[in-house]
Amino acid sequence: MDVGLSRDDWAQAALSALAEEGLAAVAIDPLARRLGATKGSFYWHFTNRDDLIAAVLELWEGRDTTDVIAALDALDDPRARLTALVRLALGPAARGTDPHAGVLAAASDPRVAPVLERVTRARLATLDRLYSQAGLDEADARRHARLAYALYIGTIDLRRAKPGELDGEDEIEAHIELMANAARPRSSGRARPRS
Amino acid sequence: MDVGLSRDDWAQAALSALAEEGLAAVAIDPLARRLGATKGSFYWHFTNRDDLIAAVLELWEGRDTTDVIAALDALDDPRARLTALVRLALGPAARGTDPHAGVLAAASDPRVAPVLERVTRARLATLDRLYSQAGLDEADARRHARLAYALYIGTIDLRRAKPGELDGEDEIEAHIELMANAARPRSSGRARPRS
DNA sequence: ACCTGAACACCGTTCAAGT
DNA sequence: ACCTGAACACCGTTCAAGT
Repeated sequence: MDVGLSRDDWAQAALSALAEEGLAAVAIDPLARRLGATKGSFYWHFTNRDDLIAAVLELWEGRDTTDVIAALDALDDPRARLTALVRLALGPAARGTDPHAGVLAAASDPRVAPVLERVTRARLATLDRLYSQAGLDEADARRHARLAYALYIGTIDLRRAKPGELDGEDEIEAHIELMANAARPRSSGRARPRS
Repeated sequence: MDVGLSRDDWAQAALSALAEEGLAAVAIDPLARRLGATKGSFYWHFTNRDDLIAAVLELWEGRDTTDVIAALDALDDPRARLTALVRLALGPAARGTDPHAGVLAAASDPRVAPVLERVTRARLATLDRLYSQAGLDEADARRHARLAYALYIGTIDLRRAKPGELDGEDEIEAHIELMANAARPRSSGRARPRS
């Protein structure tokens, strides 16, 4: 029956392209061929390429948020949530099936930057909350959240920069351990009972 | 006198473009306009755009290596070298004047990947050495080098993802402190005197 | 309402022709 | 040896015309 394409069909195809080959692959002509339509058809559903890119990022933002929240709600203990989060993050994200690498790759793109900033803000807020629930005061929670997030992003990037480098369970465990161990207050002026 | 352009003139201009606007800006037509030449002239010095990209990356690789080695040679104490390295890394690198962000942004590009891998390998080897000199055994040095490097890359990326997030001295100090503190063996089966 | 097909601008690439 | 200028392919965008 060959029903016409919807706006969402284009956006979904573009999300795949983004995950597989980056922002540059979110291109009208190749997508049109892939979907068996003409470029003119595209311009019925979208104003221009920027419009498509915005739709793709919106799709990613929503899905990313949903997935993370779902994964976290499955666990009670805040320490367990932290390690679960790291495991989730260091899993398929580096494998090219997740659009995150593609989004990060285009971080400096003015169309991407605000979305990435929102997502980053939301993730940092989640980490703030987790570290607070693990018993850190606000300032410590903030510091550790940012450390943990930088480590998370850096691990993904290090893998991309040098594939095979961090595939050993041992090294990933060291990262997870650090983030879990970080869920203790750092030494400061305040007196504190020793274990 | 208007002497003709050299291959290196093109490569230098391309490196600026890479630092300012990413790999996509390493484009023949815009560079030709910027240099006041025709595209045909470009093709006398280079086989094609890939050839230019290779030249740019070679330039970056050499300069990056040189700079880091120079910065390290200025210091004796391994612990001091580590913190100096972090300070160097968290300085101008995130400011758009350094091509590193542009290179990382194109990490998945097949022309970029091998160069980035070589640079990453060299940097990791340097960190391995520094942590070894700071007293860690080989396995611990490897683990900490990778942790530190992931944290370094992630910090750059976090800043790009959310500008202004890590500009507080306090938070940067926390990162540096972690990497310096990491220069102690992690707890393991071995017995160890307590402080 | 939804799509086609032709047209044009932009940039990568080639090449014959100039100095 | 080094460069120009015209030509062509590719992709983003527009638009008149079709159903």
